[in-house]
Amino acid sequence: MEKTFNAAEAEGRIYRAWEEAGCFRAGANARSEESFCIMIPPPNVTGALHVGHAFNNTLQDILIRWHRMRGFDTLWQPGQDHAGIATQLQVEKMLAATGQPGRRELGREKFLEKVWEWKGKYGGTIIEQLKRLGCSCDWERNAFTMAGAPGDPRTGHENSPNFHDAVIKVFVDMYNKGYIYRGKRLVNWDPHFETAISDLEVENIEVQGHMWHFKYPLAGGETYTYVERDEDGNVILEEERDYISIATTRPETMLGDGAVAVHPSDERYAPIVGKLCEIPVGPKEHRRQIPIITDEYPDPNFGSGAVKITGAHDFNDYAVARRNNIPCYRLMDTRGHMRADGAPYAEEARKAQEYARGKPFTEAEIDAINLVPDDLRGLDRFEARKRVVEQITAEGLAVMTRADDPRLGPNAVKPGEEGADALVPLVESKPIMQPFGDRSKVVIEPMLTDQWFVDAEKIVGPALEAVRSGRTKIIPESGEKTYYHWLENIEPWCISRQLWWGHQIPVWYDEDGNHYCAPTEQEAQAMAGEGVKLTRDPDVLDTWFSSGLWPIGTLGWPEDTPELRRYFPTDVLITGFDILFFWVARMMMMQLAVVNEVPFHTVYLHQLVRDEKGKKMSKTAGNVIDPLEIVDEFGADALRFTNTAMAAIGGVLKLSRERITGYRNFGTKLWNFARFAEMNGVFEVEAHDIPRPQRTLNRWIVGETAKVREEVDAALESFRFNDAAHALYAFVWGKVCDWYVEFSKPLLQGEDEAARAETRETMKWVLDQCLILLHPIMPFITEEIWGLSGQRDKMLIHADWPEYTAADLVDSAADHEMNWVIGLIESIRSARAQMHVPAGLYVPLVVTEIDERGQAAWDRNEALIKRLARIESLTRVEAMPKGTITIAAEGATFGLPLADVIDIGAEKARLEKTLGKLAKELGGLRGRLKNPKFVESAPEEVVEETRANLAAREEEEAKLREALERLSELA
RNA sequence: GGGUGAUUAGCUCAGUGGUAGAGCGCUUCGUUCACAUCGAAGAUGUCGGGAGUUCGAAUCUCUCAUCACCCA
Repeated sequence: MEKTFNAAEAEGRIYRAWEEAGCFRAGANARSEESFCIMIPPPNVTGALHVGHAFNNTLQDILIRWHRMRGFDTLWQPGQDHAGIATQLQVEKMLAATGQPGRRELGREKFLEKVWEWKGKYGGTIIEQLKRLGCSCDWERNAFTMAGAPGDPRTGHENSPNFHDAVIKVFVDMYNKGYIYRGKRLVNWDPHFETAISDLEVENIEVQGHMWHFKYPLAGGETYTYVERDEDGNVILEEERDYISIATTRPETMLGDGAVAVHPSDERYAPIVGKLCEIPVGPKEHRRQIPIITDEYPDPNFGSGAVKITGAHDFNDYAVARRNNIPCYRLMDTRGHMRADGAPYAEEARKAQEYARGKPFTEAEIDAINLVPDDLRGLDRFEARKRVVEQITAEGLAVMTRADDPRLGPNAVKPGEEGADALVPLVESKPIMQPFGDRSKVVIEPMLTDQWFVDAEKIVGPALEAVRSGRTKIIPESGEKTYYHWLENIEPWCISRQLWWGHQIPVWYDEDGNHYCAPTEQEAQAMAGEGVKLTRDPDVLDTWFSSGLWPIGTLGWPEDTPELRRYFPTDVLITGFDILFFWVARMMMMQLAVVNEVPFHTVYLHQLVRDEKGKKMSKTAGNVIDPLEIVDEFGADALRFTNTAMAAIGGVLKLSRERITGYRNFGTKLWNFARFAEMNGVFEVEAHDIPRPQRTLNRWIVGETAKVREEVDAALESFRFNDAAHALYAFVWGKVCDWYVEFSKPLLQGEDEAARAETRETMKWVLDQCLILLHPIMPFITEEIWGLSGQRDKMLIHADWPEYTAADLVDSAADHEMNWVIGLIESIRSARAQMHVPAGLYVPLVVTEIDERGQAAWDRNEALIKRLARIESLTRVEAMPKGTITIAAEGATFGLPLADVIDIGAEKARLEKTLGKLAKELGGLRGRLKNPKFVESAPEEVVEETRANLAAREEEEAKLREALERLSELA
């Protein structure tokens, strides 16, 4: 074997060998009927592997490899998501960069051809990256959420079930069941992509913003007495006003105001409720008047207590408008520009005025009205905002304040400075929450549009019930709370998108606006009647609608495939906390609605992978760790082991290069254990079943192996991946390499032929067990060593996972003896180091008393102890010679006669320190045992354990005291 | 404002009522025939503060503080 494992050279070669042998295929290595299936959370077809994917897929691969080795009929189903917005964006960018005609120029059909072409070329990127990580997905089944859609050339997902048909069928079924409807509602509108997006795709970010305060004059020059009181009811301000003061962060939306609302209990405005006020923008001669109404929504303690109601451009306002039958005037077009359609402003304002005075209206009539003044039409919303502010201020309708008002923020003049008492418009500078599109990064505009919705309330019941009853379990448990909270307050799900790349909605309209929902145009035509002219709804479905069907869709539903019968419901879903709502909850709802079955029995949620300081990785922060660079530098196994060790349930995930280095070193350690085995003829031993050796050392390590096998299984059973990793790390490094290998040297290199043979056989088995148990976490290095270390029937990936137990294999006598030996060696080493005995020097050891068991242990392990503790000889003495360092062991008192080298002071200090520690422990133990209530109420084994512990500590203390006394005599 | 969670060694974090742990880092020593990507030895803790329940609390309860995330 080479000196170290060459990951860069070996990984590709090993992966190809697995693939060529069909090791990942569904059912490969199955020895039982029991199935185990994981659906990969489909990465975006535009995606590149990031640390989150690396983490997430490592855990999936561990579970998959573990089950496959255990003989389950295993399927890890891979695939990609068509990612509507992101893909459309990528392709548009590509068209622009290569000087090709843009999307609109090409038209829908040609553009979609380009998208398919792009998908064929780049869509497989992430698959290749997952392979570098070692993911053992059944790639021949690679699925795609747009498979089977018109124009699909079937590149990269040749065997994918027809997802398109499944999606269309579900839409039609849900429509027919009344779960899907079309309606005009306020949705989040992305002005960049010109499409509706879901509220989950909106990021609310706090930005530095402004709050303007304006006066809305009362109609007809009316006035009222405005009275402000403090908490005790004392009047602090009383003045005659002819206006009501309104604050807003979006002045351009004032053009669409339908009312001003105040809280019903707000006495300040009671005199003017029901009157009209004037919106202070637009041409003076056509100024619109709107009613002052009461509603529970305004907070009397916030701002002026009065809120303008712009139903078409704000979610809270929309609710108020609906409650009070206030018209919702749409002000913007799809690009977020002020509307330029409709009649001249004068005419539109007149119409609106009639509605404000009580004329009945319909939604369509209101939507047709364009209340943007002629001079603002066509402007970008932010430019319009600037103009509106200027116009109002110029007219003197801005609320004024002193120039040193701190609310002005950075624009305020310092108190006492020149101009501090001047009056300026009150424009508060304050942080405000602003919605941004998570893909486009532009400010999202609430917009009143026609969209398709899933009436989620109607299908949420079974999804809630499934988790409440435990049919599906969410790990960590806190995820269940979050799940309930969201589902219990679920909103209608807007599923239409104004995009081209996606599943086009299977609905056709006739010329009268009636619609027909059917899987095909022919069927829609049949519904509409012959000769009726139909046009298809141009919108496509939200990508999450199709990925909501991922579990059944990838298995071939609606066809009754063998895979569907065998692997559905699937077993575990491993995904990020952040898509609990986006995806997990929706899969639950949809699978239950469509096939009346939960999609999986366990959901494992994990946190975002962050940098070593706990910061989110982002390009702008420059702290992004590229998993592929890590794989290049340290090997995939090191990254995988790090991810596994980080994976505490619910834990924060902080990735650092230091940790990765540490686990790369662990791989090297394992490698060198194998090299040692090779050099000692272990590779030549034929692999055996569980060995039943005679020598204590070998019996001991067999038992230790059984213990760690149980630990690993228990940890993986309960998704404590970190515990599995730590147990194996401690076993391989701390037990096998630190002790077993060292102890084996005298046996392997000694004269006793039987001992040598037995040790070789045991070591072979131990090495194999290490490889098997580590394989799910570190597949490459283990497979490589497996191949190098002997003739094998099967590759390690298909080796049988062991089932032996500690109860069968642990020999408690061997266990006790080896712990005694290890303890003795550690004590001697510690004493030597503290006495500054040269490391290489062999020294004599004496013993005053030693019981039978101790003597037997010594006799059996003399060679090991002498070698590892650097002992020259053991002599029985009556009393410790002067200047001897005492080593207390169970059943024996040893001494290192170091008169020449001994530093009495140092030795005294050493003993006193140890005694100090002992005294503390003894105090605690005695205190507890002296307490009658402890003896009464604590479980018997705890009391027993405490007693035994006390006895052992007391024995040790006595020996050390004796030693200390002898030392004092000497001094 | 609502919700969820966190606070344990210098750092990063495990630890669901019974002797406070790991990795990294640090100090000292060491090129003995698997491994310097290594070995040996060592130091380091009012388990965020306070109160309570209990024979016994890092762990359960309450409270305060600080921080993080999600949703408004």
